[in-house]
Amino acid sequence: MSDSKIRNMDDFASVSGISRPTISKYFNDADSVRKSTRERIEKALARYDYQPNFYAMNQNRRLTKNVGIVIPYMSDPFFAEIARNVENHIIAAGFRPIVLGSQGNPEQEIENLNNLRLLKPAGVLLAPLGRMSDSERIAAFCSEVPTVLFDANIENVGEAFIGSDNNQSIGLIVEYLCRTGEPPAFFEMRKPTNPNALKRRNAYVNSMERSGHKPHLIQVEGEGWDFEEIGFREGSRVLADRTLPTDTILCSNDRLAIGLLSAAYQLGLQVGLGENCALRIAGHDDHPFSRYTCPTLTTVSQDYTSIAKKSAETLFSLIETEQRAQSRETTLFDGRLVMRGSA
Amino acid sequence: MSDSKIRNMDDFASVSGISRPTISKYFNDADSVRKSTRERIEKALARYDYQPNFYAMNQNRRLTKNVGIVIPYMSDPFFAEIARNVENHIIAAGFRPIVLGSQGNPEQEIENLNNLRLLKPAGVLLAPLGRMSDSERIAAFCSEVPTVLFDANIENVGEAFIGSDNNQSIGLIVEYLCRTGEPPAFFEMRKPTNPNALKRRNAYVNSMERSGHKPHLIQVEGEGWDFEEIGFREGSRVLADRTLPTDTILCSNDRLAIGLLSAAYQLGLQVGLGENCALRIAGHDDHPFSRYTCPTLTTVSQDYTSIAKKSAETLFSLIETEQRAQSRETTLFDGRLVMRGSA
DNA sequence: GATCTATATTTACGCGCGTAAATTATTAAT
DNA sequence: ATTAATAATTTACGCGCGTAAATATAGATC
Repeated sequence: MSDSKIRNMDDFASVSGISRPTISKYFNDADSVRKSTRERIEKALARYDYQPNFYAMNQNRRLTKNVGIVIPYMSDPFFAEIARNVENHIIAAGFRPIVLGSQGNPEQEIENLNNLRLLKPAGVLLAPLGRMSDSERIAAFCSEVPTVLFDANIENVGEAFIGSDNNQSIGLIVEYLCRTGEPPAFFEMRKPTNPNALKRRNAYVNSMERSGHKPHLIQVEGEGWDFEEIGFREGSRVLADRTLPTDTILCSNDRLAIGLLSAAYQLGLQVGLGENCALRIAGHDDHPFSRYTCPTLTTVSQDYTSIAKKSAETLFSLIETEQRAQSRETTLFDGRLVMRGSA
Repeated sequence: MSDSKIRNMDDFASVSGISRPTISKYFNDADSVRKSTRERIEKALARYDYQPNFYAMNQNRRLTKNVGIVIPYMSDPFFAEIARNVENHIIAAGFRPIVLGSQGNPEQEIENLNNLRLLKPAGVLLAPLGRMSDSERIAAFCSEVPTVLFDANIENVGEAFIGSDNNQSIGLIVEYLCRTGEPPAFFEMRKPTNPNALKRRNAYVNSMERSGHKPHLIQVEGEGWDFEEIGFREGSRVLADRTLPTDTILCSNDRLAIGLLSAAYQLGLQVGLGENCALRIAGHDDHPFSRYTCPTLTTVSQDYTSIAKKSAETLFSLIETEQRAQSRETTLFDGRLVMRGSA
């Protein structure tokens, strides 16, 4: 059956009876060869399970079908989810996605971009770390490779930015919380790692003032990306103090809220809407886990689907026209209120 | 300052005044060149930020310093955690880790291995998907590249297996649950994706029978890796039925338990140890999230640290001796009881 | 200063593939 | 059958680097 092992394109060219350049052409675009030739190649392909060396291919191609996806944290289900979404669009468009996570480390982020560049990607979708990012080097990368930013913005870097309208989404949930109970305090990290956090803080303050309430910021200490831990530890402290001017807490993101929910539970504080509840807690993002918390977490869902779709489409149009964007466009999608048990 | 951009090793050889083969030698092992030469190279390296093309390097080296890590699911915090652990050992040993996730997809798993092979890794640490894995092709890969399996075993594949002793760990928690209350029922998927799940089922049955109790298996439907969803959906059904012969449920893993906890909460069933509690729930794995559930989850912690360390060390010794293991060894580490609020 | 040894350089080739130009074969249309 | 268009083949070179053999040079030793 399968004769001597096929080691490279030359070997495969021999056994299939087609010249190597033609084989190469086929792998670049199966429709660029005559139909009869294509069939002969595919018949050989079925017999000998050859596939070209991905890395050797990239080494020489001017432009590949590779599209890089770089996210801040691989194991954060939020990013994992949005990356998976983007990935599907990329595959559907006939490109090859390469997902890399930066593990919250700005040097890793740069290294990821450097590694991607070696693969000569047609384009890159980047969700930057934020405040910690080495924005200068990211900008340098973007000037070489068409890059679309999503989730977190860096001013004037990349061809476009697609994200959520924090003003709208925070406004939405603040309005909801005010309407259905006491106006919320805002629970966040004093030095947030993510630019969205700052936008959300401002959006909260504006939204509260607009409706005539006094904003109350609960700014807790904590570094890094271990948000549940920070939410739990600092939340325990804040709740034990009992100095809160309100029974309603809006968290800057769901992961903080998950920690805070756990803290409230351990302090015996019933969280939710009922008469016998001591506390309302809301989050932001609709983290995949937020439907399994106790109680389930009321939050604002970011429009994953639209963000992923628009990001991919923006990149594709850049790739097709083979030129840079005339002007850097920002697209923000509205959040959607997800009412669950916690507020 | 930095003159014309350095594009390759030739360029860098010119500006540093050293021949390219010597530069190549330096990057392979910085100590293999004369000290004065090394200093000249490093001085140049500081001025021009050149770094060799990772993929072109791998294309030609007989053997690289790359070590692949393949895990079933990138966004599962359990695997993310153990992979991070293994990664640190690999870096400490002077190797370069390359982490790939299979997203629960056996084809992706094979593709990951194929991609790794192109990088000519010195060795691979593989946590296979389990039942779904294409074990034949995995075995073929293992015969080409020294591979150590961890977490989930495939009989006679790879040079060694390092995992948890499910017999011990399940025995431990069954004993604890029996001692402190009613003997547990066992909550699991009817067709588990992971071989550990089968071992745990048997361990549960044996352990119950050994202590004179009648085992009770709650085998629920559900495919794939969305364990929280399955735990919640099927858990809701089971709990609503109220046909359970016991108030204690041991889940096959923490993610199922997290879903089940959520179901119990929504049904108004108080979970925990107190007088007023209707239910005890325990898990297995010490999932990073299990300390933030409500109540916090009593579980068995797998010895991440030891598994990661032993896996890495086993691989390193294979790499050093440059030969295959004489006999395939299996190492199982004991679990540790983590008593929290839920049982 | 002569001799030896460790290291660096030169030269040349290979990895697996892309790509371009010139040539030849095939197909479709006249 | 002839012609024109299209597609495949041949040939040759390049990508960024590893590596081996022969040769040249540096530092150490006496």
